[in-house]
Amino acid sequence: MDLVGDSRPKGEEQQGKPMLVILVGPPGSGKSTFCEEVMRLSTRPWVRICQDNIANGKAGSKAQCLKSAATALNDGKSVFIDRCNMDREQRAEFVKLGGPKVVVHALVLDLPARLCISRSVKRTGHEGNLQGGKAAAVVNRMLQNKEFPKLSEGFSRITFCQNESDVQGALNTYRALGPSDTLSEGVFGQKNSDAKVQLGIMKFFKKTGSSESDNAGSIANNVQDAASLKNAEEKNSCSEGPVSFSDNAVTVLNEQKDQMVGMNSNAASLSDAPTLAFPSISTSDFQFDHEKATDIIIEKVEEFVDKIGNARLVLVDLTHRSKILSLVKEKASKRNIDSNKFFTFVGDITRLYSLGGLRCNVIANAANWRLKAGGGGVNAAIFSAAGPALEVATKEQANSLLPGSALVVPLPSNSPLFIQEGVTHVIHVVGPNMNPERPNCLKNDYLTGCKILRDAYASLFEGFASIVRKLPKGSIENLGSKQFEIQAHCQNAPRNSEQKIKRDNAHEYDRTKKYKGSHTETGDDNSDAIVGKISLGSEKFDRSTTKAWGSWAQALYEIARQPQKHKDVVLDISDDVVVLNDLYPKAQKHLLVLARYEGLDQLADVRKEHLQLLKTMHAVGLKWAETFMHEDASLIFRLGYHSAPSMRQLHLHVISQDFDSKQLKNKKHWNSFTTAFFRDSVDVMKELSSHGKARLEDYDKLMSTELRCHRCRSAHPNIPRLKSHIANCRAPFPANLLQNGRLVSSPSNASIDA
DNA sequence: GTTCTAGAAC
DNA sequence: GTTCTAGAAC
Repeated sequence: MDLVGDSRPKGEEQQGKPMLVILVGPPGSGKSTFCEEVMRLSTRPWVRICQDNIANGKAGSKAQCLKSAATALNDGKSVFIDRCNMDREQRAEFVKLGGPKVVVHALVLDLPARLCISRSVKRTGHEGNLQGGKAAAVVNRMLQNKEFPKLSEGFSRITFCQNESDVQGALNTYRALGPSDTLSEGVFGQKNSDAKVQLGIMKFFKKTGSSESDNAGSIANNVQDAASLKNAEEKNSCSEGPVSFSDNAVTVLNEQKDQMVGMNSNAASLSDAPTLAFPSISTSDFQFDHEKATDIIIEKVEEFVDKIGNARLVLVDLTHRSKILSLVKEKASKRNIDSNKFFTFVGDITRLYSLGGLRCNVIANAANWRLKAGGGGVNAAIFSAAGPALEVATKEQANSLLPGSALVVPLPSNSPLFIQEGVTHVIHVVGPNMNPERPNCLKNDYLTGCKILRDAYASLFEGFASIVRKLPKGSIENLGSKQFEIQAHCQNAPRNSEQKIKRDNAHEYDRTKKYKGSHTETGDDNSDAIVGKISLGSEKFDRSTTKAWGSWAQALYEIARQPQKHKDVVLDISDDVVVLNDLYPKAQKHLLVLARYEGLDQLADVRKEHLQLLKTMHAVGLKWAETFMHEDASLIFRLGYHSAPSMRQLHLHVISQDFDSKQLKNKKHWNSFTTAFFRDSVDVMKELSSHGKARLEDYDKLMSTELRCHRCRSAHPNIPRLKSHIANCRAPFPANLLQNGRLVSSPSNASIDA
């Protein structure tokens, strides 16, 4: 870029005007340094306004910045606005300070994220107090939402700096300005760099010993992710978009009853994306309040729409007079939900393709708890359209389903629904019942009802997501494939508000860890029999350690699948692992090295063939520990796995042994890192090569053990007392930890066994 | 995994 | 009265 050539002072007419320079850049991009460097040598009167120190040296408000800026400009001074100003909205009020007497510039410090992060991580005593690992998260989050300034916002000059030499150029330009010099107008230095998503696509579905083509599927999904992101962005600036897809459908149906002929071209290009068509659950026969139900639909759609790649969710109802559809449409547009990924559609859910032209590979059925055909509404229609094949396939999996849960059933290829409509899976969902004439009525208990309905949609969408994840490249065309894993949901919900019903089955599974997915036979009309029991998918798909993971336990799994979507916590991504800061660190330094292998949920799943992966994880963890020890030689690390983790997806903890963290709050936290429950990585690897699997320690026993100092082994009555003890205990570590490299410390650290 | 909070422990 | 834990809910 050629800053110098474009930046000669010019034009008498503008002379003497104060200049307002709005800096744009994340923490660590060098905004403050830039201002200081300019001011150090400039003959122009500059004022730097920094939100981090505007309130007597402390962080202040945007309003304070605006006020100070206005005052300084009035005094004839030029002003730097030294805050991140990453989006148009943030900048707008500052731009308004410009006018006939003030020129407004933007200076964009668009430096590599890595550089900004490493600077902000390293800095100490920064005014904004953004230090350590949190800085990385903040920088990443900001970069994801960055919005470059445009002249149309009201800037007369915008300078982009994308590397150090650009910055130097801009520095020279601004530094050279005398009190009455001006700069030429326009945009300088912008390169093609609006990309927010790096297309370095990582493999996730790397099943060892499997020949499935999941790799390709994963890549395809990711590429389309980026494409649909682009679509979504374009949509914002033009009134025509896939929103009109559903509107089209409505309009056409208005005129032609049941026939839909017109298709929006935007929609057509997306029509190969995996699509789930679902009816509104519980709002018809089960008489659930429509307002509440539509709020829940929107809530759950919002939650899942980002998790399913380019896949689409379509709420279907038979008539354009549907109150549910109009409520949902209204709420979806208010919430700005991507209409490429979620829209409403009027039509018969069993004939969406043949009559509506909408390709849906998966449809949801508002099932009854017995999973039986008949009744009425959607359930009757789907069972009837799918033929006996669906009944058989359903029965193979379960005889009943609890309210709030879903059951994925692959549709046999002889089903008419498969042949004519291209539907490969039906997901049965049972919602809460508010109709006193139907079994298990909640008698207007909407507290319970809403929870069950939320669970129902979450289970439905998670079931769909599990299908999407298994799709080979080309999605719908290849859906005949029988390679799917059945995902079943184990929520159990109170059937009746009067009955006190145990809801702790999931916890029991947590503890046993080795639940085999055999479903429960109920098969009779005694509805009590179903309560508290589990309907799980077909046994043949279950691994030996299948465990019911709650929705809150999926976070790491999602990060492993799509680390690029979690830049706020992720530090490093490779083919095999993702490194991230623990969201709730239990020590000064606490990282997770996450395995990127589908199916490796926890240590119990690890076998000999994963040894190389574990070695990689260990090496990566060690490297980060060493990096931290280089900064602070007093840090001592331990690398290991929890015998029974709470979060799904195998992860190695890299944790410093100070345990100096506000997030360490309870016995479980302490005991999970300081008892035998914590399996040192070095031991795990050894056991793996000698015995083919790692020893796992008992959760209940170890979590209830007394609180003991990890160094001197003294016992303490409660967490606060323990914490004040460990803050000062410098006893040598127990002998066993000093062996075999279980503890990792800097060579210059003598305190480890002193 | 966390958050919230009732009630136990002090 | 305050601190702390532990269980439920998410």
